[in-house]
Amino acid sequence: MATISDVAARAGVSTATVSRALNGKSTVDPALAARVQEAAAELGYHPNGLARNLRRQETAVLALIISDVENPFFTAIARGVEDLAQRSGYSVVLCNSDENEDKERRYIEVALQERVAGVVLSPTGRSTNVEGLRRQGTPLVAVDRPLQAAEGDQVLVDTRHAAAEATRHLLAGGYRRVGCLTGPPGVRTAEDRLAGYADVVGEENVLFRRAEYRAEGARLAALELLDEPSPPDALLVANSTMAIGVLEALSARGLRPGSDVGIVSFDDAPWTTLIDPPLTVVAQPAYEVGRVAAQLLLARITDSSRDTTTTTLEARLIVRKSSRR
Amino acid sequence: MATISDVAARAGVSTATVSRALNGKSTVDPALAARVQEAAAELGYHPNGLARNLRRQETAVLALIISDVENPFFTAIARGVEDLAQRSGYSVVLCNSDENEDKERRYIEVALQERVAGVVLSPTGRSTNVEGLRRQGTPLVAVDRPLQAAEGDQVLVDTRHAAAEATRHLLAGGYRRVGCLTGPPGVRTAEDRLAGYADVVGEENVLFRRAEYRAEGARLAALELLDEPSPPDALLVANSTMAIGVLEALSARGLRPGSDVGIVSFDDAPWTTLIDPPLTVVAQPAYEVGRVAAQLLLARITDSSRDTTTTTLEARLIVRKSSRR
DNA sequence: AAGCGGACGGTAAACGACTACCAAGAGCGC
DNA sequence: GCGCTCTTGGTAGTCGTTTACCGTCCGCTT
Repeated sequence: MATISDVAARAGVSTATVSRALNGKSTVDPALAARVQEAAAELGYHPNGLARNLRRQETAVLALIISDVENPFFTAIARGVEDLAQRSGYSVVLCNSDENEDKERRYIEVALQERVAGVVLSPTGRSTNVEGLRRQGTPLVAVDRPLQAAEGDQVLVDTRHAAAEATRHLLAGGYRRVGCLTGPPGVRTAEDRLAGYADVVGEENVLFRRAEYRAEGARLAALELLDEPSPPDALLVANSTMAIGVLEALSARGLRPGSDVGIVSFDDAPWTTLIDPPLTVVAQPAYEVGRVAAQLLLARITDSSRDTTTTTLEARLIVRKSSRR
Repeated sequence: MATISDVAARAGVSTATVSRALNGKSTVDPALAARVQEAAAELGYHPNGLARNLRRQETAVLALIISDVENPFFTAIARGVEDLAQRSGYSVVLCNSDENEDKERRYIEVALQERVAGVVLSPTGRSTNVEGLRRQGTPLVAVDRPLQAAEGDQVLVDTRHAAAEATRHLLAGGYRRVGCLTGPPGVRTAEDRLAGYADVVGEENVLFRRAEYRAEGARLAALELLDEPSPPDALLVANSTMAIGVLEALSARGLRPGSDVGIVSFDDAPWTTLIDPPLTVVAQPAYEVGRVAAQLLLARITDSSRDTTTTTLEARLIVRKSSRR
């Protein structure tokens, strides 16, 4: 594993010159520089990033900690973050916290120890520990879900409003008893979607179940709702992974989306237009969330004294046939 | 940003003692150790991983470089790698090369510079540059696609065989003219699936198109095939993202999967059972690929002299209704 | 010809942790 | 009381870079 001194020895110069020649910081005689380049190439020299970053006190790496790699919403965010970061010469490493607070803590710890330049985080839950980041002064942007103490920029989606709109849409379509399937307690997006729904149907008509943001739990929860004495004739579903479970449940009970049970789901997954009837969805601007988050993060990296901001993006209701009789 | 000397000063001991007390390597007087712990806690001390790794010459981080974060096949691999790595105390960072050789190169470079303990890579294409990794002696496991020179362990899926089986299944179902939609040239999985298909239909009956492993390209390619003078009455599709495009194309031409055009697609995406008719698929053991890859990588990290191995896992044909008339 | 300024490249000190080596002190047997 | 061992903790070197500082050399002006 070649080091800078090996290169220096081979080129017959000092390590300082090698560093200068390779980083082009200060002027080096072209002939000398060429000799250094050549020596480096011959040895297959790769600067040791650890040593470099240690010395420079900075890294060109951003960490993106998301709660579920298998959820298209989060991977779309990842794309957004990455596209923007790449353009500014930053690399992005993705960490999957899996909706698990321990894993999240571990990854925050890793980010802290590796001294990444900044962190984009979709907080798992209540007890998210960003204290360490704050103390170290590592810039942080929260996406999708807010942090309780506003200790950084945030990029959110106005999901409560969108849930309300979706519920109104179902009621306007002639459905009488709209139910809601939302995520686990304490997860802000789950609470917000439920709240938006409740805003419209009114407290006395609320009919809902909670489940993990996964298909299987949603399937069981949907079956429970359908087996109620007075079952819902329409459902608002809090994400596309859950929608899969819900559709399975409907099919198990011989019910058809739309004509029997109206369905609106969050997240415009690519398969939603393929099913029959196509799914009415609330499309969240996930890619845009990622882009904005990266922008804010980069801005804060260069100027840490900026005021912290909260950006709220709008979701968009896309009406298809699963919400019509 | 507290350093070890700050802690030492606060506890009134030397940095050596702090290091020992915090890492529990050598015996330290309990009372002293407690004082150190306390000082560290008060200062919110996080050891600088850069400095630590530089000294120790090792990192407990694995890099996983995949070609598409939005493809469920790769995210399932990621889960497998992560589950196993976590158990051994390693963290996994995910890098998205996006089927782009430049990005791939950059991320390999980052992995090299950050001196990660090992790399799991799904090589983008022909000119994948793993030379650097080899020179540095960084352990490497290739997944999904082989590396030309066998410079590391590999975990593959017997995709050619599976493609052949799927094609036979279509022919046995009464379809006469089976076409194939595969990935870009030079990508080994694309070539293998095409080859398995060709093995069965015979060179003279081969009818295929290539596209990026994305929905849109697949849609256009499928339309081309359907508009041929003598169009196929069945299609083998090389992944689930492409299947989305194919289904759109069928619907655009008013054709029904199964009865009009038989369809078998690679990858058992969660939505494949929701559509009508449910999609017949070749299920790849993606999670298992990730697990095995992580296992091999960890084994090689502890013993770099192991012989390199190639593991080939079997894919499984799941027959549903899109391949029956 | 002396003096001056600029360009170049070497020396050595950081960055922050770990650890080999050594010194001091305690406890013990003789 | 001497010397031995064992425990404990400090000193200082190391990992591989970057960079502040300084000396040297060259060419130019006055």
